[in-house]
Amino acid sequence: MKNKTYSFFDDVYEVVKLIPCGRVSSYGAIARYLGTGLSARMVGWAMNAAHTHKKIPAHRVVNRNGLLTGKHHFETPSAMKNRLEKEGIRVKKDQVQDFKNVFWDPALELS
DNA sequence: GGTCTGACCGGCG
DNA sequence: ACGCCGGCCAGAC
Repeated sequence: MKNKTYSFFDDVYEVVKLIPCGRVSSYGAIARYLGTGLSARMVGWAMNAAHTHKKIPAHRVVNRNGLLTGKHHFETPSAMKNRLEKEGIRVKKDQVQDFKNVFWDPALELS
């Protein structure tokens, strides 16, 4: 923690990678778990770099509305929905069905 | 070295 | 109920 080598980006990657199959999380939830709180925007920013640099299941990360806001940033707009449905998550028009049911809160599960 | 933007969230009018 | 605004951090021009 003292070392600055520790980047908050890495934290996001870790948490996102910890998201179980068939579950989705929200930017705000991750941000809060990391302690960033209001900096939920940065989580999405980290995701952008993450999916480009590392293999991060960014498709399991949606906004608090359960809307696939970042689907447009994927290789293909339908890639996100396709993957989610493949994992058993029902997605309707870029919106996760039963969002609260499949929602996975790190601060709640990992605490 | 300063400025702007960005896959968000929460509060207020 | 809907729309607008401010806030936080980090990277890119």
